[in-house]
Amino acid sequence: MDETQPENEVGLIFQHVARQRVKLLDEALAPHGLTSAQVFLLNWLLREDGRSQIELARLLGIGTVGVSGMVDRLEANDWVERRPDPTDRRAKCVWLKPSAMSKKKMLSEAAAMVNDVSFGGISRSEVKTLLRLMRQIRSNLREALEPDYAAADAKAAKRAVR
Amino acid sequence: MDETQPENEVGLIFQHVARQRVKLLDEALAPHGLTSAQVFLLNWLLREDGRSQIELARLLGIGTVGVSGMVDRLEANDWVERRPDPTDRRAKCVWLKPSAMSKKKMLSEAAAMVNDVSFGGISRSEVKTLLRLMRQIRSNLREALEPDYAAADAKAAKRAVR
DNA sequence: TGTATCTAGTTCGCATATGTATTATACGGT
DNA sequence: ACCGTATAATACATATGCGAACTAGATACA
Repeated sequence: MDETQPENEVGLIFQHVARQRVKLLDEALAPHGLTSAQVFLLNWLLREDGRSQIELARLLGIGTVGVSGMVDRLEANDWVERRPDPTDRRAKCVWLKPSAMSKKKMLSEAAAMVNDVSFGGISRSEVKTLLRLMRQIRSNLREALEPDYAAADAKAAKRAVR
Repeated sequence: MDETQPENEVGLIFQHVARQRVKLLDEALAPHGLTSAQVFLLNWLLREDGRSQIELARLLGIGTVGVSGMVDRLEANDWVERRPDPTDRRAKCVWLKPSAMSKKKMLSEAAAMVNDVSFGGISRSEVKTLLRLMRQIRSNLREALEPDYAAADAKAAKRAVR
């Protein structure tokens, strides 16, 4: 890849790595009839079962729309089931079914494999540095994407248009 | 986001950052009727016009299928046009239209903005380290995903010389 | 209390990316 | 020159994610 336009290259490398990791994980999971996105969701449930969909959305860093579709597919394949939240009739909690719980070990092994491959030839301390910087970047971007204080203005402006 | 299960968190952070960067760039580009993926493609053409779709696929790190759809949409909105490759009747080259060329400055400014936000509070040398590690990871993953990558790249290089 | 506002979830349409299969063309070895 | 294989582009089906719009239920406060 000798075409080194710094700007474009920097812009793309984050997406390349993210897609490659997903692809590798998908390959490992395909024989089990699962995808990487589904496994991220299952992993949070394996840690604590019966979460609401909005909680899953927050943990996964996506919107409730995406969660809704994913839970649809997971439910259709009998990995999880929705049950009404007894304390809030709007909410539906997502619970693992036994078939999913039995896969716990396989799931963590697959995730570990992806990390092993990713970080090959990189020292432990460098990995630590990398993760620290990635968290900083995530935080920077979150700040830019959801400016809490300006939210009121944005909403007001949007409403005024209508 | 205090729920720090190391394994899941490491697995997700690369995707979070990639998605956040796309989202921020999309917001900046929306007024111009463009998306981030489309701009990555346009940027390669701005650097050198008239590339074949398979060449774009390799540069963007996606498959020819994805490029085909993106070029469809770009062509529909009059940013680019397909023309037959005079030396290979299977191939179609993608050429910028004047409307796209005139956006060059805006595109690089938007890309620079995303990087500025991402790397806020991170020193220049740390950014350099980060990019070095990301390239290493990309290379590790490419090795795992396409074991005969070296051969493929050699061919690509040969073709690039033309 | 009643009303205005928020919130959880869903549906719809779109963009992006993948895998598989197909078509048309190019190329290499006999 | 021919035949088998490789390549460029595309079609189709699917998964993932977003925004906008909607429903139903919760909450705040005048």
